[in-house]
Amino acid sequence: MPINAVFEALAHPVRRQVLALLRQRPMSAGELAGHFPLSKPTLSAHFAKLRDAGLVVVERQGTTLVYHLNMSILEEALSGLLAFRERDQ
Amino acid sequence: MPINAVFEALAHPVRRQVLALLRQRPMSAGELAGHFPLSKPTLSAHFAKLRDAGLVVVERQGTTLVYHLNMSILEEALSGLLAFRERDQ
DNA sequence: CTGCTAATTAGTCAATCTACTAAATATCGT
DNA sequence: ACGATATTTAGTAGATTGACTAATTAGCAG
Repeated sequence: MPINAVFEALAHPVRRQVLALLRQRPMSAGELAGHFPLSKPTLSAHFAKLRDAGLVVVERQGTTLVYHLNMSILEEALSGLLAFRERDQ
Repeated sequence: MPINAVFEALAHPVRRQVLALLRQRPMSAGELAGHFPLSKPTLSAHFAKLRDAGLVVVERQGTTLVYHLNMSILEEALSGLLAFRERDQ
């Protein structure tokens, strides 16, 4: 899970808002999409970036996909930034 | 200083590496540029994004411009992310 | 298996990003 | 004022992003 993907995922306000919503509780793609004035395919692409970064994990429940926040990846990126390890930056 | 500019500035590995270098000590644009296989104008554009985000401040010393890390802005963004304030993110 | 709902994938387009080279600006020393 | 050095600004090209609509896939109910 390259750390670069995490920072790129965090670079868009919609994706940060998705993370904020998921912090309250897991939500389906449709429920999340209802919080934004954007089409579902557009949101789906945002979800994909968050998934690729490992910031969220997805679980299928019948026909709906439920997204969960993965705090550990976020904390990893934050600690990397705080410590400014030379490793990857 | 919109928080969004901070996250966008952090989204590029070269800019994160610049911050890591400045964490050691302030450096001139030229010295920073020497650490990357990129043209000076390209680095100058990266510096501009870091400046716009408030992550670095610049001080002129004769003919050279010396960049300093501005940790407080970085910590502000991090704490916002850790706390996940609904405010902006 | 047909139809219905949930969500993603495909395809497109305008805008932004990142790199480059060439030109301009700023400061210092003579 | 001139020339040298440090850095940015201007202009350009190719790649990526973020939005949309239309089409596809996945699962469930009858």
